[in-house]
Amino acid sequence: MRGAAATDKRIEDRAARQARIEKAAEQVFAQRGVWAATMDEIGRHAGVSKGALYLHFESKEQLYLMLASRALQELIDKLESLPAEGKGFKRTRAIIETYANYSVSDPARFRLAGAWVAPDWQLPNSEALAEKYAELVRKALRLAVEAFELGKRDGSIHEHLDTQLTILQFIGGMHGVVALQAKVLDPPEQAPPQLDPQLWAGLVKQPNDPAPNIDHKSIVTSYTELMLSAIERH
Amino acid sequence: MRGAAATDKRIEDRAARQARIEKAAEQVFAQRGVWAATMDEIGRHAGVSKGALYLHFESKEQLYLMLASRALQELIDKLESLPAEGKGFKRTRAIIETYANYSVSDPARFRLAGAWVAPDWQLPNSEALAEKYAELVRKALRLAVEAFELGKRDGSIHEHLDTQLTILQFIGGMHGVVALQAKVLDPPEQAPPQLDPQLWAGLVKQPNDPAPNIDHKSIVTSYTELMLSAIERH
Amino acid sequence: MRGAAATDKRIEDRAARQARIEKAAEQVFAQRGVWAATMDEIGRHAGVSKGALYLHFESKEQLYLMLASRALQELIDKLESLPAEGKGFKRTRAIIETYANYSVSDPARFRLAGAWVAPDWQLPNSEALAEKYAELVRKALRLAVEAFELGKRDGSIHEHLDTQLTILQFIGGMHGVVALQAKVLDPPEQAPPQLDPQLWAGLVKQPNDPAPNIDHKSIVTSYTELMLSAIERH
Amino acid sequence: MRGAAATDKRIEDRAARQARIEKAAEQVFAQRGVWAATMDEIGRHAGVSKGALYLHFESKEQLYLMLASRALQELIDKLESLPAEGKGFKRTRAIIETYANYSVSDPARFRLAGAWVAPDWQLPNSEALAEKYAELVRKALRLAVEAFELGKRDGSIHEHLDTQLTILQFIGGMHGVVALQAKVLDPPEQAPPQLDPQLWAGLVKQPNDPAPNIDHKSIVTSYTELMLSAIERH
DNA sequence: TATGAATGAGAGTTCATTCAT
DNA sequence: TATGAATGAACTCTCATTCAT
Repeated sequence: MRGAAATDKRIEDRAARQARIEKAAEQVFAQRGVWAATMDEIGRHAGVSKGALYLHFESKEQLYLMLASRALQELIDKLESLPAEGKGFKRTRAIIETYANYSVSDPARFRLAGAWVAPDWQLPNSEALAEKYAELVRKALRLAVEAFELGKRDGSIHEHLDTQLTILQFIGGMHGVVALQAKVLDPPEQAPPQLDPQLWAGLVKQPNDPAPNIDHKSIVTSYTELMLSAIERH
Repeated sequence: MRGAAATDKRIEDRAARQARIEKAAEQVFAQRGVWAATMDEIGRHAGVSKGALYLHFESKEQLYLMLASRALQELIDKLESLPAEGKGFKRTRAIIETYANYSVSDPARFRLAGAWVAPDWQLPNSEALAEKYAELVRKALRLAVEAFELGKRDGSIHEHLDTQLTILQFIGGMHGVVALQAKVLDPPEQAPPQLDPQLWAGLVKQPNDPAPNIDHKSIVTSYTELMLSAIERH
Repeated sequence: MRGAAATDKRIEDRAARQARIEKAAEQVFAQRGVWAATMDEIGRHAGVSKGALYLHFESKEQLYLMLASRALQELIDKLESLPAEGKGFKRTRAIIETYANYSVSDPARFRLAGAWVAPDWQLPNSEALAEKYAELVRKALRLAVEAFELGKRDGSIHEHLDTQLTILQFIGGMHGVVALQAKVLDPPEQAPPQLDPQLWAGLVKQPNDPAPNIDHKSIVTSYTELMLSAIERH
Repeated sequence: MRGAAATDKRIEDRAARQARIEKAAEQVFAQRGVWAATMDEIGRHAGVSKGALYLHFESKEQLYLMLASRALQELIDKLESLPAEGKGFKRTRAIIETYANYSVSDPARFRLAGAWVAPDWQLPNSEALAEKYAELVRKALRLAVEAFELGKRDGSIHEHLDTQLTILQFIGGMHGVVALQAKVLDPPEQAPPQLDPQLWAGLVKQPNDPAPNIDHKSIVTSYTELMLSAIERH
């Protein structure tokens, strides 16, 4: 049984190493963006050699796609574990809040999950992984669509709203908000603070104003409230 | 007068060619993003050689910044020509609709105007043009902030909304919507239609459904309505 | 005769323009070096368009070669107008001093005349002009050789000195001195003063030392004296 | 210990390859000059790809500067190992001969060491390596200055000679001689022999003359003698 | 003839990917 | 299996030369 144990050990090592790479890649992709991220930097963050990356992933694109798929799968898992009860609006609210919580608790993965929305990247042709990722996108959309449609049927959501339109708006909007928030609230350290919170705050600062109340959580949750208040039918 | 005429002619040519380059660059930047766009491709789209680009612009970055500044200036011009009358909500609505109309009538320029929101790009240090662009950003924000604050004071906008937060949400959200819309409705020709409208529509298609009602204008204007309905105080 | 007059006029214009270009090119070549000099800058200095340069010279290389030839011809003219009298040493001295005076009164042309010595440039293949220039080089050398050989024969120059060797040394040495002097005494304005006269002077500065006594003329003439004192036979 | 051995081995490989690149670069820089030398050609000479050069050096400029510094340091090491004894003239002679020997035994490095004299190159701003190189230049000059000044004080060198002037002359002159010698005696293989020894010899060839006696060593050492004989005070 | 915009080859540099060890 | 040096294609930018006007 030594052989098997050794194999297990090796497999575990391999899995652990792959996990380390993935974690490092998530951080680097989130910090620098897909284009500016280099395999070198990912390897350095993961504490492995550049070459080792290719023992786990075929290419930079595949690595990105795998992370995107994993993140989206994680989100879908959360969505699928929601209780299938209550009216459509309540379910929609649960979905949207899950979405929002994910963007708050792990912005890097949230952005990866939405790789298909990213304006600076396109799904590559003819890749099995790309097709798998696309399927996940459809799955996530389907869940939202179903809850929304239910809401329209059971009267908890305004009937006149177009399902596709509204979901598209919500997803695009949420990603836009998260992206902008990342730029304004967490500028990379190298960046000059030309548009930093101080400047921005200066525009609206009133005497006696409390400190600005913007953080990751508040911007996302209040955006969620804004959207939800607009679709709910009383 | 031949000299003057010839000069005029040449200037006109130069301006025309520069316009052609700018138009091509707008398209390429919008379609591929700043990173993936190459000077070669911009030149090819404009029908000029790569070298010719450098007769009009100092660098790729400067070209991008110039287009961004011009687009944002264009938007600001529209905003400044709005009548300074009515309550805060009305003014805010006018601003948001102007924003939305711009994103519909010229999505490429709209995305350029929001270069500072783009996740894959940062304002360069110590460039006169960058500072000019940053100033335009602040100007655009200031206009929105003033109308919004007025609305909170005159009772036409919910007092409890945070000005900074809401504007940030609106801008980020709008850019996210436009970006997603560009991917779903106008995929670049080379891309496979893995997430195209057909697929998407398939997800929600009900028997007897009318044709899907999604186009540039409807997605943006209905998003605007959603946002506006959420901030208005009756 | 109007045709002829007009032609004359035009020829004169052409000659004047060519002279202006040559003068500008001399300055630019001297200031920037052959490699860093651009046709654009030469044109700008001459007040003509870049294209006009090609109406007078086939190429940058040809322009350079023509200036080199002209400068060397000018030097040869001076050498040939020296009185053919006196002993070999006296004639050699006259030649060397002519050389030295030229390097002082017109360093730019002096350096051009010695294009064949320049370490960063090579005579091009198969060009009529290159052959003409090479012929001038030989002519200039021949004049020096003849005087030197005469000196050895008439006892005014040390017999044991090798003619070729010594002349080569003198020419190379003089160009080296002029080049270094140009760097240390006349650094281009953009250059940082890392090795400027102050620093250099600091190395040897004694209290009460008079101001450093280095200028174009003194460095060259004293170098000449050094060389001459070494070859003269008393 | 295999790890250590492997590391040692790899380090040795790296060092060996870097040495090969440096050697190739020295030759290419010496033969073509800084400007005409291309990274491509350096790579080709070293038998490595262009990209590999950047694994060892940050840029072309840094490579040049590093070679220059190394060469100058090598020369300084030789100068500093000279015995600090005897009169000023003797010490000056030792220094000058060391200088001369270096130029004979390794002309390429000698020219690199004198990068600051090269007419087609300037020390870059704000580079640590540039400052280090500048410091080496000052150090080398200081050694010469001290010996020369000592000679003037102890009566072994003509008092009336200006220290700065004479050293400048010697250094510039030596570089000029070496440069010219490289062109006349070692023309690059591609160059046509328009000014080769045969032609040159033809100019002074007398019947019964022995074969011309010009080689690297003789031209440099006899130049040294010339200079030394001019400064010595009996 | 003069212009200067346009060209395009080629420079330095970067980085995803490969491969000898 | 892991390394990291090596590769080479691709990028941005420059500039000698050409050519329509």
